[in-house]
Amino acid sequence: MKDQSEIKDLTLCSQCLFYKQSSLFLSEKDIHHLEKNIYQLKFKHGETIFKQGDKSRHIALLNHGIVKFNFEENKERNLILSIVSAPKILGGANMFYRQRNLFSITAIGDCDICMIDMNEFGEILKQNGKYALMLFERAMEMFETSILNYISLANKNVNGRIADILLYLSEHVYKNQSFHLLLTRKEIAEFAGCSKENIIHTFSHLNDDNVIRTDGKNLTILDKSKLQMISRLG
Amino acid sequence: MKDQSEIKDLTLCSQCLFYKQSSLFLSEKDIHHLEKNIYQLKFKHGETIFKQGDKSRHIALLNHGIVKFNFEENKERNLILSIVSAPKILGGANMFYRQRNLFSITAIGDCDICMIDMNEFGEILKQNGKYALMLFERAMEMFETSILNYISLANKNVNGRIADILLYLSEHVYKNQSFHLLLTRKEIAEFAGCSKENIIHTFSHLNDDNVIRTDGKNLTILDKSKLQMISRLG
DNA sequence: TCCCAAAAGTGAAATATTTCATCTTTATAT
DNA sequence: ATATAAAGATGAAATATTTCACTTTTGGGA
Repeated sequence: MKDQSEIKDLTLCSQCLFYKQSSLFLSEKDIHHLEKNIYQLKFKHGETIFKQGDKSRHIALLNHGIVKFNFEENKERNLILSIVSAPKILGGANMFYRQRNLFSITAIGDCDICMIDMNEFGEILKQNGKYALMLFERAMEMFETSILNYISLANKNVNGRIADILLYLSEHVYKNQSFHLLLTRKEIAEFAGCSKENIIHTFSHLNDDNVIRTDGKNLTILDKSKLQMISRLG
Repeated sequence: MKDQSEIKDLTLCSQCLFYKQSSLFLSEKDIHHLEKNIYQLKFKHGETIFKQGDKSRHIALLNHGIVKFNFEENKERNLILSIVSAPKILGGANMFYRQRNLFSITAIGDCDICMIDMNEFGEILKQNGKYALMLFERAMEMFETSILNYISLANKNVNGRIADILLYLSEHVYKNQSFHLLLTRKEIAEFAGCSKENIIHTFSHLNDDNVIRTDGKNLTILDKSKLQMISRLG
């Protein structure tokens, strides 16, 4: 049964982190210009925010919620490149190349997102190199995450990779030892680069060894240091 | 015995691709400023251009040669993130984050490189958003390569990955069906994310099946379409 | 509420990959 | 030229991972 939560007023621009940071760099005129080209949207679990292959005309600001970056190779083969939580800048640097989305971005649970028209935004960037560099650095953080992700994938065995993912989700996405994981086992497998049975088996063993406790979609890390050891050995 | 090749005059700035593109965006004064802060270097096979963990003060322009991006996890575990050929912008966007090199960049064969002082360069970028965006897009190309690389690694078996690497080297690095591969089998394994024996076995089989022909470090792709099929099936 | 489909879970067989032992070839230094 | 170490090569055993067949649980819609 779906929780019929009331639709609250969307966040005001003046309370938005992105807006606050932007106002440090931009003139009042530019800020005003930006405001006129922003609109707010809500996405539900599983809804596509950006679609792989589409021509992207917007940059999205993830104000609240969690999203996955997923690459659809074909109907059978899917792949999760990254999972990130608000606040983040989506689209733009970390996503498109020549205006074609390299991958999709999909909501995991409810998401509040502000959309900015790229053409307008691009003009502002061209006029303001310092501001562009700040955003650039933000995009690079995402790049670093990808590289570390890649490294985990490239030279660890499945146990090590699963440990890495659990630590990553706990520390960087849910920011809690205990979290309600809306991803299916299949999706976790698409993130870890292994079969879904492998995720299930590994979760079982970690449960038996009291390293984690799973209860349906709820997951609690009981022994973080043991998980870190598995990551190192993997 | 090492070939004692004579040191030729380094390329003039006015003939450099980067310089030509830059001059489309920058004022004469900025170009002049840039020129004063550039110096040219030559690297030999195996020499480190940027060292992982170092504080980077320069952006490097790879004018001639091939380099690898390598991540050193520990003495035993190394990993090649990417291999690229000139002309490319190294350092900066695709490499550092908060001035710390995320990975090393090492010469594969002889390389000609121009170094630009970052502090001076950063000032120019801040003054010129349009120029910054152009470089930004260039960096994103590198990002796309990483993602495609990641996808290959994440959901293909070793045969498919090795096929991908051979196609990539042929099409994007050496730009030839036949090339003299200075990488050891161990290094290819570090790029493919598998054991060196696996590379050797797979090369043997591909040789037997007349898909490639290896002769020491020389490698020729005999049947590109078969290699593409292996990539798809992998 | 019940029904159905999707997801979760389990264990065994099949397959892929790594590790190991050993040998040959190649490159480098003396 | 010779010695030595590093790289390349090979096949078999050990290990990791996937696939498969099947059962149980969960969640949403009629």
